[in-house]
Amino acid sequence: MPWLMKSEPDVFSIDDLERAGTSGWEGVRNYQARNFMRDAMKPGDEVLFYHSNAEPSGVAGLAKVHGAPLPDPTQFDPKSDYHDPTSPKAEPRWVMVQVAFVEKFARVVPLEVLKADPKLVGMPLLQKGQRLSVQPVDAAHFKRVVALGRGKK
DNA sequence: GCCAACGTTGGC
DNA sequence: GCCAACGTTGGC
Repeated sequence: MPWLMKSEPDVFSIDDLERAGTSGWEGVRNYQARNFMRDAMKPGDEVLFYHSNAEPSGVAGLAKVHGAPLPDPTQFDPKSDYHDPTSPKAEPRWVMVQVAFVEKFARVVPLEVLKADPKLVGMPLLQKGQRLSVQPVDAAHFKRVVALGRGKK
C-alpha cells in the first residue's frame, strides 16, 4: 500500500534523506500515525515524501519503507524535542519505520497544484483540517502525484 | 506570526 | 463519560 509522510524540511528534508540513504522516521507522536507505522506499513511500500511548513509545501519526492518497525530512540533521549519520559522502557510507546531514499522530484509538487488536480479529488491530504503526518494513499492518487512530480501535465 | 482545526489531558 | 482548557499542526 502506498503512503504519504510529512516532514518539515527545516528538520528533515528529502535532501537529508538522499544524503543519509536510509533513516528512521523519528518524532511521530500521534497514535493513529504510529499505528500505521507499527501495523500497516510493509517493507517495500512506496512513500510520498511531503514537505510541510515549507515554501512551498508539497510533495518533494519518493521514499520506500525499509526493514521492520523499531522503537523510536528519541522517546528515551532527554535532550530530544521528542523525549517522552512517560514511555515505559520495556514497552516503548512510540515506534518508527525506517525509510530509504528513492527519488527527488525535479520540483516540489505544491499543495496548491494537488488541490487543483481533478484526479486527486478526495485525497485525504487535501481535506480540510487534515493533519495526520502518516497516511495511506490510493494507488491512483499515488500514481498521479508521481506523474506530476516527474513533470507530466 | 496568526489562527483554525484537531488531539490530549484532567477535573468533576 | 463529559467537556473545557490547553497544546500541536500546518497553511497562509
